[in-house]
Amino acid sequence: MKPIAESTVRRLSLYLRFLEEFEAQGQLTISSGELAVSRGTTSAQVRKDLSFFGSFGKRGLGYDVRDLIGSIRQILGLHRTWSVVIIGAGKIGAALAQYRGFATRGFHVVGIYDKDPARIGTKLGEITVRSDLEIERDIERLRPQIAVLCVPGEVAQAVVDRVTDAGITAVLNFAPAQVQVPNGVTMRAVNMATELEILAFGLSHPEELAS
Amino acid sequence: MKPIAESTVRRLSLYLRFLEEFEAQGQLTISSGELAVSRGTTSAQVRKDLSFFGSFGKRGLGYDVRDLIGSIRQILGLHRTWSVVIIGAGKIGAALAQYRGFATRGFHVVGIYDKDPARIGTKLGEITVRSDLEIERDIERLRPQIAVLCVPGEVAQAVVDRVTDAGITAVLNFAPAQVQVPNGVTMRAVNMATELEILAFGLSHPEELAS
DNA sequence: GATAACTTGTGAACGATTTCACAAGCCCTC
DNA sequence: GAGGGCTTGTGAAATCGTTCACAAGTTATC
Ligand SMILES: NC(=O)c1ccc[n+]([C@@H]2O[C@H](COP(=O)([O-])OP(=O)(O)OC[C@H]3O[C@@H](n4cnc5c(N)ncnc54)[C@H](O)[C@@H]3O)[C@@H](O)[C@H]2O)c1
Ligand SMILES: NC(=O)c1ccc[n+]([C@@H]2O[C@H](COP(=O)([O-])OP(=O)(O)OC[C@H]3O[C@@H](n4cnc5c(N)ncnc54)[C@H](O)[C@@H]3O)[C@@H](O)[C@H]2O)c1
Repeated sequence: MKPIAESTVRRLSLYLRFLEEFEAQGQLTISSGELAVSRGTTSAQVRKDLSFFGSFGKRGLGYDVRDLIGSIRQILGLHRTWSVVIIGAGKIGAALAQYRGFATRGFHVVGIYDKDPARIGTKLGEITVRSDLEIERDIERLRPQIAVLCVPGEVAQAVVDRVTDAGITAVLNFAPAQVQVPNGVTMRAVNMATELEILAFGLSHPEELAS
Repeated sequence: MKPIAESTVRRLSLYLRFLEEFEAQGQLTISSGELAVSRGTTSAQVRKDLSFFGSFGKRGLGYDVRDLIGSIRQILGLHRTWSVVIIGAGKIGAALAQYRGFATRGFHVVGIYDKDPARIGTKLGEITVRSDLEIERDIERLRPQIAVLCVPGEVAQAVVDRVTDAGITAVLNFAPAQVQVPNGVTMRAVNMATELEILAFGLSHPEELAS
């Protein structure tokens, strides 16, 4: 299979969200055009995105909503559950640990860790904060695939080294720090300050930011 | 000026972060190559990004760290402060309201609003949660430029309509909902479930996600 | 002031992604 | 079962973003 652009995967995730809304409204079938206008893209883009993975529609009719939901889930790897550990039970870590939007998509938070004794033992929704000393043991025991990093930037690299050594193969990093991961580990960074800065750029340069 | 790609703006924000670290370490001058390796890009990319806005370096020598920080701040619109309101004082809104990474970059949270009476009057760090009924009056009085949306997806569109009607011109949306904004308003969405799903795709299809 | 060692700024080449455009397929009606 | 009206799937074209490659400028050294 040829390499898939990240932009394609991101759109598939959005299509899935929309399809679920259409399904909830009882719509049985949908055309690439309907799927496109709801999101800000074109029908050709929708069809091209799907075409990388196969042929899911019926010419003249469109896509069966329920089938396409199943197909996109399969493509994205959401037909199974994924286990997630959160490192850092501060403000953002606590918010994420209690975020229901993860569980409903098959991402189960199996552990949250902090090194501050005041936080260890605290309950966040269903789950209890554990000591960071237990990170390695728990990762080896529970075999989570994904680590979400919510620690201060200064310790981000050290923490990533620990979790990847213990067997984590994907990292979502909220710390505003550039961290290196070993080969075979995927990493994504969410930098909220950067998002605000892109807005500020747009406000400062009307009409100049390619949308 | 020709339209600037979002990828360029995003990298400028990262260059700025790195330059600040280099400045803190007392480094006076830096080459495009040094700036590139720290981040995962190339020296040509760094120079090209900067070249859209002018010429900031000295051939043979590189860039003056302090000057370049000033230039990038100017480009991004960070030479001034921006006022931000947060709508929704739930878990994520509360975390963002207390996030110091915004203030240090010139984004001042001037108000946070909720419609839940139990939350109104609560203190989050320096700032007190106010009633959502005061959103319009405050926006007209304080003239913030940016609204950060931390409300449930079902009400996101209604809230965006309210804040843009009141004069907000940029929106950062954390709700997993596709919302429409009027012409002249910029919007960005941060969708954490999508980020996890991109990781899941990568885990499910090793070697197939173009990096 | 000539030479060497660097580094920038930038057209041009390249590669990737999006858009276009249309043949092929499906459903419905007559 | 033929025709009309839709819609998909996909090569080809167009657009957009990144990388290459090099002339030109700077500093240091002799
Ligand atoms: N608060 C936000 O809204 C927000 C937004 C974007 C990014 N971030 C980033 O997310 C990170 C966390 O932010 P926060 O606001 O939650 O900060 P916080 O101080 O509330 O939480 C950080 C937590 O990490 C813990 N910690 C420190 N070192 C650790 C270690 N080695 N192992 C385990 N836990 C450790 C601390 O004890 C603390 O509880 C920071 O890098 C911040 O820049 C925060
Ligand atoms: N918690 C997370 O980590 C997280 C992560 C990503 C995205 N999100 C999204 O962010 C949004 C908020 O999530 P949360 O976890 O903070 O939920 P939450 O329920 O803790 O907070 C939502 C808050 O919005 C308030 N609200 C509802 N309607 C309002 C209105 N019309 N005006 C003002 N306030 C109103 C509610 O009273 C509540 O306090 C949701 O859309 C969620 O999907 C949350």
